[in-house]
Amino acid sequence: MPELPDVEGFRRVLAQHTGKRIRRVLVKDAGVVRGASSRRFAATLQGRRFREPDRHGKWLIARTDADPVLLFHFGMTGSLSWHAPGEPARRDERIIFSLPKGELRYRDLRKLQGLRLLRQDGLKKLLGKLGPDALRISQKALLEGLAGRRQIKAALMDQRVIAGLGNLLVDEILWRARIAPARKSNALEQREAKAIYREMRRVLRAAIPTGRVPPRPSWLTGRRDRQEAKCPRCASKLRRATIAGRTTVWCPRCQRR
DNA sequence: CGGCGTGTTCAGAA
DNA sequence: CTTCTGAACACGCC
Repeated sequence: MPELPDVEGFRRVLAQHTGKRIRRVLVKDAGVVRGASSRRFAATLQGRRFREPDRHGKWLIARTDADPVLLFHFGMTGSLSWHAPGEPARRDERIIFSLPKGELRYRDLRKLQGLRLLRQDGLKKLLGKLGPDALRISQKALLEGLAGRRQIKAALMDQRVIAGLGNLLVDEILWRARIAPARKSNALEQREAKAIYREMRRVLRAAIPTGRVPPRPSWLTGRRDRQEAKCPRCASKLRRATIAGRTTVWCPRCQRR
């Protein structure tokens, strides 16, 4: 699932527990801890207090009262949720942070990413590779990021250009802005590029309270899984193809060329 | 058994 | 240097 709206939801889950002390860290699957042994990972975090968490793109930055910083990346199947003590465990729960009165559980089926501890210089290096966060980027910065003659879909998916957009969000934004995903980003008219910026903000604002890209029938996302899917706007048959290496859905009538 | 997928990274090629 | 492709990671679903 996780794109910006999902990760922002996980950030809010964690923010509920700002100031609480981590009593115990249970690493149930060492495969999701990157760059440290389970033992060192747990020992480093136990006893620390969570501070207000931050987010950049799809990274959740869980600061505590000491270094190093705990980073979460949710890959395609990760999540973070709060559970009362003693709630039955699930098999894909990989890491459990015990806090007073309950626990935070990091769940991840496919384990494509995971958790890591970074010192300040490591965090700087990581963030330095990412473009501005999609919620905070200026229109000017986005337009500059669209230089180069790549497909617009590839440019918006590139975390070095803008951080936080994934496959579903990009398809949704391009559909609303009426731009075909294979258009060259540097061949867009000014008003088209501005439409992308505007629709991106609208989609994000609507998606964040839901904590996901909502599969509403009035959204492209609500149709993309169905075969013979129809455009919610014009009822044309939606097209499906691999663009920029990912499954892409668009309306050939609304999104010309 | 084969193909697919809301993500990232890397090698290799053009 | 830029851009693109395919593979790899891991695992359930169809």
